[in-house]
Amino acid sequence: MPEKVHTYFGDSYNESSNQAVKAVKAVPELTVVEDEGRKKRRNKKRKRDEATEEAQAQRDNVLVEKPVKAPSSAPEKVVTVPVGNKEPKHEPSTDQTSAPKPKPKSFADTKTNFTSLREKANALYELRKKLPIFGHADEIRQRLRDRDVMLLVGETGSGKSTQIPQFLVNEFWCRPTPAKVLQEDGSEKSITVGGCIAITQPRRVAAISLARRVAEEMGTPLGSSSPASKVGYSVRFDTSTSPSTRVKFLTEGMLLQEMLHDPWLTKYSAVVVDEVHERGINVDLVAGFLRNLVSGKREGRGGVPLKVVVMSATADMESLMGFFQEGFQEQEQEQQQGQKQLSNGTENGENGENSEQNSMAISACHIKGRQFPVKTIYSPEPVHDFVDAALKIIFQIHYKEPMPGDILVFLTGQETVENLENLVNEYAIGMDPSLPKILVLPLFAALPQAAQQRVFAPAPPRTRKVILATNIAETSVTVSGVRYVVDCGKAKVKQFRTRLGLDSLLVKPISKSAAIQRKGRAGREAPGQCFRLYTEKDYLALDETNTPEILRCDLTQALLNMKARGVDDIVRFPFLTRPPREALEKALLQLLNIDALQDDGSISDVGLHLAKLPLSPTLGRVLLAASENGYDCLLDVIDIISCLSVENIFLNTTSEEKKEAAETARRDLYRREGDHLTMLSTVRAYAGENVDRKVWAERHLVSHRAMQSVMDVRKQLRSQCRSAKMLPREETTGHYPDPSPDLILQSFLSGFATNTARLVPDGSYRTIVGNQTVAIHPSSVLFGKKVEAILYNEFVFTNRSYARGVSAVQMDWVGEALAGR
DNA sequence: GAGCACTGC
Repeated sequence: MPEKVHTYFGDSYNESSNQAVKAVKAVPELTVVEDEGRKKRRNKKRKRDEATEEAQAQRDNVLVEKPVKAPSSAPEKVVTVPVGNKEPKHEPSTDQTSAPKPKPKSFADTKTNFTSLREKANALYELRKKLPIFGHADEIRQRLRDRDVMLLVGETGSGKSTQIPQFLVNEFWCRPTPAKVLQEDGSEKSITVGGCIAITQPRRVAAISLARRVAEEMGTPLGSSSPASKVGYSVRFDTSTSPSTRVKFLTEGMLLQEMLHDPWLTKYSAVVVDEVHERGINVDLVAGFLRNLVSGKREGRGGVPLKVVVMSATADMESLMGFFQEGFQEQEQEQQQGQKQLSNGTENGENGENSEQNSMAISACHIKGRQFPVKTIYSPEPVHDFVDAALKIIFQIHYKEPMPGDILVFLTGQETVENLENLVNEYAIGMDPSLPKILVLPLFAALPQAAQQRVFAPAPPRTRKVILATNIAETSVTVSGVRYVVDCGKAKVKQFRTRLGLDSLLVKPISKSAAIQRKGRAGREAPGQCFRLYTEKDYLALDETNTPEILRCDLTQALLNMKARGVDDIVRFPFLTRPPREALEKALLQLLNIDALQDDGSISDVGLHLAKLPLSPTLGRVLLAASENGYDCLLDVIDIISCLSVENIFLNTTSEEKKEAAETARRDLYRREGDHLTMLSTVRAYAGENVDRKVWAERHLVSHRAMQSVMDVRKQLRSQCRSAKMLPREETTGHYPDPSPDLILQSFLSGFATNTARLVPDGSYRTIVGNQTVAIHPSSVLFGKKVEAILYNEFVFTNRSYARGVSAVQMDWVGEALAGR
């Protein structure tokens, strides 16, 4: 039996060690009683002059001109300002070092100046030494010399993401190693295995900013800027590595994609999987593949071991420990069966010297983070309206607590954010003028980029920032200056319902781990307070961790990836969390329907092709179908698919006037065939705009940011189609013939034959498979229209069932598409 | 009459 070794560094983490202070005292100066008028105003759909991207941008320009604190750099990750070249924000530690540092310069300026890189790295070394993890470097190295798998709990601020790769990169096992592998024809081939460390991240911005930081610390140029660069990154649309890359940050999806081409990860000596606690579906796949890799015979690596480090911010490591142990146990059993008991197994003690046994054991470490203490204050009784409760607490904090100290409020969605924004602004008008001012800043993903940036500008003098955010602020964005967190305890969660084949977006209680994460946002720069708008009893009843995405999403793509990796028996795949059988079966059926699998369940040529496309299997299938309808059809379908695989390209129009303006501005873009052809005409018009695309987008109330992504995807898909000989080698430019709507929509039906509905006599639509009622989403150009049958991209449930991304089709096309399977 | 957050050679 492999021996489990627990090692705890520092104090163990304990959420309840923070003194819980109960009872929220009412603020005498403020009574929040809603009058009738206000209630009406809130209940009505907000009529406030809705800020368009243009208007927001104008506001921003004013604000952005204020001096932004010169950023120093951060030992631990992050800053994920979604745009621009912002450097990482302050961590507590950097405040204490007064060593004057040169302002970070772009590597373009310094790429030949290795002396200055070295000087900078030397300066940064002093900061690295102060990180909680730094003193454990030798221990961590020793553990990985003895064993192949290490689990590491590193709390926020421990420095794990930047330091672990640097601790390991010069280890003997991290050198490129010559090896011989058996080829399919039975001959041996000499290859080089290892030499590089991969560190996976759930988000692109994190991968890039970590790579930049680690390059600075190591005194090496970043990525492809120099052939001598030792640190690089790889994310979609942006890979920056050099022949000398030893440390590579990449997104989880990118590693999966690499594994399709190199199943044994022969480039790597180690894979570090970071942020496992977020439990995106890609992490589950990576973990399963890695377990098979480390506990198998390593034949594809010529026997060279692969070291695996799994890192998480929360202490739930037992399941991971069991997960990897199970793999080793299975391997052991196989070995014992195979070779009839080699020795009379002297059971290994804690410090057993049998190296074979040791490399199979798993080591676990716990590194205390560096956070300031945050006091938790629970609501004394259950809260019914968290918007009102948040309003009270915001003013309570503002009246009682000293400046500085901004307030971050976690809400569920755009609607609650905007409601509370109005309420706070109304109350702030009547505030005692001797008090500091309040600046309310909304923050959610659909907000135009420029408006998001306002959150990062420091507050004007004598002003307290109140940031009203969705859970975008939980992981993706770090706002400095926050000392007070108000947590409503809820979030909108997307859940795929297998039986109905539909996505639901519902407000649900968050997990304890998310609550702790939210609370932590108050203690990044100074001691803070976290006001939970729920009782302690409610808190204790929350789930420990977030529901893993693999239990909440459509598994079609995940299964296709597994099949393409040669996992034939899905039931035997080591799932970190096993999805219900029904969900797996549904996904398999879907893959059969689009010809991605052969009848015996093994992957088909179509499936192999689909797995390599950066698209969902259904959209990929549409692409292949379109390629059979000629180059022109394929080019048009690529434009549409590009729109469908990014966020909404049309800006929301909440007010009546804006809506009318949008109607007028977009009139020349709308197509009566539906949303698909409307997207096509939009891409064509945008791509054909040679003067100023940004201005064009603003004029048409089209999201410029979304269109930039569309163009990235379009370019990627076109280039992939050219490599696959589906398009001619040269980029076709210039004039395109008029599209053929019938051919385009028929191509879509070959992937989406089951996403169709027909008009029934009562005027509503019923799905053709399942006979469920579905309404056309109000954002569709077909909203309110009646046609024989519709094809839709998405079936979602919010307040009711909606079809999104809708086009009109003929019933006999649908019949043909369904019969064709 | 409506928009939680991520991500892909």
